[in-house]
Amino acid sequence: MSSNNVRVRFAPSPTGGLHLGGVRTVLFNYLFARKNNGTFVLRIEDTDQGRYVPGAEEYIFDCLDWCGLTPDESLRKEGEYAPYRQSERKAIYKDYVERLLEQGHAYYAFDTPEELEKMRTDLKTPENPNPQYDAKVRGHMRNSLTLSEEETRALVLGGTPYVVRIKVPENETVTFTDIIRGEISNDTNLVDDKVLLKGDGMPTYHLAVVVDDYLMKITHAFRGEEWLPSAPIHILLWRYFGWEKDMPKWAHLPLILKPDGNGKLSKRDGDRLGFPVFAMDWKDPKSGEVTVGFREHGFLPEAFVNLLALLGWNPGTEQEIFSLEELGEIFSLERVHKGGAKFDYEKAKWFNHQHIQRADNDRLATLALPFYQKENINPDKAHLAKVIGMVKERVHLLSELPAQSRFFFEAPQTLDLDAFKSKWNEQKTAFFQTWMTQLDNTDLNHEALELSFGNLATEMGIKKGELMLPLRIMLVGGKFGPHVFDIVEMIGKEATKERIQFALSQL
RNA sequence: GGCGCGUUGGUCAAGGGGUUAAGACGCCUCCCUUUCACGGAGGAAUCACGGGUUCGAUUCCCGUACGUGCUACCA
Repeated sequence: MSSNNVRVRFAPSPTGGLHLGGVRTVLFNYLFARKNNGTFVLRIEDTDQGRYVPGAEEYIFDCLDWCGLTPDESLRKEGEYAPYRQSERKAIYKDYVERLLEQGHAYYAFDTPEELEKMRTDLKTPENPNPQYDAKVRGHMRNSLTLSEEETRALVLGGTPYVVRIKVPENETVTFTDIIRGEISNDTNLVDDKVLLKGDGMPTYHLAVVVDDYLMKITHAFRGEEWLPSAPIHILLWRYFGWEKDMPKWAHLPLILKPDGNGKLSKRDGDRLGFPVFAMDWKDPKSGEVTVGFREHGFLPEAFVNLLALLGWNPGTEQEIFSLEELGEIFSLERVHKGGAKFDYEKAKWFNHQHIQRADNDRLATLALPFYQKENINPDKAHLAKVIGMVKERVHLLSELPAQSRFFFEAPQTLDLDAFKSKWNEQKTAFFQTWMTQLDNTDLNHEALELSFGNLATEMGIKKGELMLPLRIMLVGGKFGPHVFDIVEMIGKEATKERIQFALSQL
């Protein structure tokens, strides 16, 4: 399917809800793949058994499907690079670690958590509050660099827990080119000997990402900019494995920031400010706590994708509303911003509003039905589609639809009679009673209805304008909704009469 | 603390040595509409600071400030 073998991947950890920043990373991967006729791979990074959350993997697939960002290759649609779950690739990493060990680019470390802790507290000073396991300290720790070969072998064979660390060289500058940021350099003296293989035999991200990107022939690797500081580790690994010519082109994406203040947007911010952060509802299996998602909040997937695309990227034209297909044609990494973007929920809702206006009413009816059911309204699908067509221009979220259209399905519970009560009189009561009788002989279409209404008003010497608002309140309950005679046409003569009758009895 | 990365209106942002510094969201005013909304027309509001380079810097360079990220056997 690919003409130039572009392969990109998204590699989430199945640990919980899918953050909108994660979805944007997926989106940029997906768009880049589409643009370059490449392949989008989903790989599950489940190397941390302690953080594994049941259901999270399933959830990620569901979110991507909802967004329309279904991977070309994944554990559900295997290509030639299976398995796609890192926990199932455990043996593979072990082999590559051996290579590093043999070449002296990695070493065994037997330090216990307590010893590491001691090292950190002992070396901690005001100038260096976070001592690292690096060239300066590794000579004082319990590892295969300080132990003899025999001791090391005995320890390993004897089952002593160990990790494998990369041996970061001294006095080198590691440089690479980031597609978005240009050349980036790091002094190796400032990077620590990261753990590559954990005590449980699982690789850390650092090892797994390099090995898998190589094995899965990834050509372009996109991730959040929080990964920038550890990039030199990855570059070193690519070099030590002798794969540098196959190394993917890197692009570190800007962060999505919280709307107020600064910092990365977190789920907490959404809760605090009243907007979703996850793509879809996420229920924590342990606590049972549900975190609301964009979908359940009333967003259309195409709107969600559209707003995410414009967060950190722009086409350089004035167009802002795009379909996923259009985005796939014009997306380019070169136009991705360097700086983080604050998330603006108001604008997000505007995008959704725009897409709701463009969406097909039948489809909207299907998607909006759950929101009606939640409000105990169970409309017929075809009928609902018509109603939505009449009110959709006044909602930003699908979840707002029921409140905007409830009166189409049932008489309003409460009427805002105060809106016209002070100007009410017997004559107007007489008008409505007369009009109800005339209704039977009037065609059920808004033009005929309005004409009869206007004519009667003239006959009785009342300004039509003084009767319009009362009629609206009687039918709708409040000062909102589509043109009032469209509503009469929609709900029919009987319902109209009943509502007028009821309102009159309240006056 | 160290290191990395960043900085155009309140927000998203275009632009890039000489411009009236686009556009969008939001906000305000008016028009349309005998409701609300949509739509239309306007308006307020921006190049973090200091040095250079230059005839000329928002744009290039260097600092400073500020912000943010990382500094785990988490990703």
